[in-house]
Amino acid sequence: MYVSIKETFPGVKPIANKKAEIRELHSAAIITAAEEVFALKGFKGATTQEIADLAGLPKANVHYYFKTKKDLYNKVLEDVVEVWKKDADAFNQSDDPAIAISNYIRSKMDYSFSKPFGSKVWANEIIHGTPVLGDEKLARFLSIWEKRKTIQLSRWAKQGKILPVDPHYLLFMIWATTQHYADFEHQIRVLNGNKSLSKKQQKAATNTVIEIILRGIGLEPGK
Amino acid sequence: MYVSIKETFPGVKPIANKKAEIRELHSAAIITAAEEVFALKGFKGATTQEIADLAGLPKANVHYYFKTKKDLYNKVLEDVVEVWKKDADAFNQSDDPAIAISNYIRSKMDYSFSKPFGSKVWANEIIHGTPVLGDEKLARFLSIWEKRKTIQLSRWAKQGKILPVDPHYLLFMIWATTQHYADFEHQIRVLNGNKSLSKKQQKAATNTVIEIILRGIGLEPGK
DNA sequence: GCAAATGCTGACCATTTAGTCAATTAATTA
DNA sequence: TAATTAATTGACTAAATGGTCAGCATTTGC
Repeated sequence: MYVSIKETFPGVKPIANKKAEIRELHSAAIITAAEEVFALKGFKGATTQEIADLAGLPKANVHYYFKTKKDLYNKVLEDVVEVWKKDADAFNQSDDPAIAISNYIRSKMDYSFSKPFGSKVWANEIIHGTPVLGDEKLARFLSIWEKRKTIQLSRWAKQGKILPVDPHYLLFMIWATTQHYADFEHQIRVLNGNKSLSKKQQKAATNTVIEIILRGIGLEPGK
Repeated sequence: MYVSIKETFPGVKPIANKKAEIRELHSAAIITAAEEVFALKGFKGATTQEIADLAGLPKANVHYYFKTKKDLYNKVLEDVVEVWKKDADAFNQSDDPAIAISNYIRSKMDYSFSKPFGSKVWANEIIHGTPVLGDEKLARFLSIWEKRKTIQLSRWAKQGKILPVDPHYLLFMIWATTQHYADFEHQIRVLNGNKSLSKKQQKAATNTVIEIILRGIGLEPGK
């Protein structure tokens, strides 16, 4: 028996009708499955059949919602970018560099630990030279994303709030390190005796990253 | 007209005979081509045809030297690992942490800038959960590689030569940051106005990484 | 209720591609 | 030089897989 979302969560995000609801549900299931399969297999290595299986739908249904594999892949990439745009805001939330940078690192680390798939899909796409996303889209997204942060870092440097390091290379360092915990999850797990990092270890890793970065640019990491 | 290596470089690495020489030459060409194609397309996305074309040989010849695509891929991975083992030595060359760590970072950065393909193949393999390399090989390689460094870092920490940071997370940070310049080359290029980092920029990036890391663990980076 | 619209799906097809192989050429050795 | 061994390669095959489609099922609007 099918139970409507409207019934289950009355008043919460009411959806017009059953068809729209199913559409929402199934396309979301496909996207979620696709994110995982693309992350683990890459674009070429992923099969629509495997995505369909993981989503619990027949393959033809995947093609009903997304004309081509490429369309689906693009949708997954767009969603990843969307999340990262929000992270970026965290950076400009405080005028105290120690607080802003700590928060940014923490939020990126949390995301790497809890949802590593998106980062993996992104890494794949970049390593291969953005064959699907394309350079224009990449440039458009990255420049906005980066500019605000580098400007802020430059300002802090000019004000003497942080040491005068080149903001680009500092940013790369933060991105690289935080996303490493998502992209290289497997390597880290193997090095950790085939066990995923515990909550405690995740906290320790996050704090270590924050400490080294802050100290590295002349800030005293708060205990 | 075929010119023997013996003729071209008399006395340099003399090879027994023409057949052995050709074997050396062609299999090297295939491996070099494969490294590039696997880096840019991933295992599944790479075709033996493309590798053959890049190596300037017919496809059937590739299969003559390497039975399967997987064999070839494994060979490429082994070569990457071999190079990294040498890097690891640089780390244990000095007892002064500032020197050892600087040298290690510098050597990894140089490698990322000059030969990014190997790192990309490795990143791909790890992101996908080492489907080809396998967990046992990965564990065997990584544990040796890591243990020596973490032991050294722990010793320095105990001796008060560096601040007491967890050596694992410090190492991850160094790996992540240095390899980022290889793996995310494309992203960096796009952010740099579609131009690869100049020698000057490469130097600046390397120095920034060294400065932040050293300062981050309580060392004064030498100017 | 009933026609239209939307969603669903098994069966199918065209393409791509790893790997094979038999025939050919070139180098080596005795 | 003749026999042996190694290298080469065009043509082929089998399997995998993205995408199609016709027919069926369900929901919706009137």
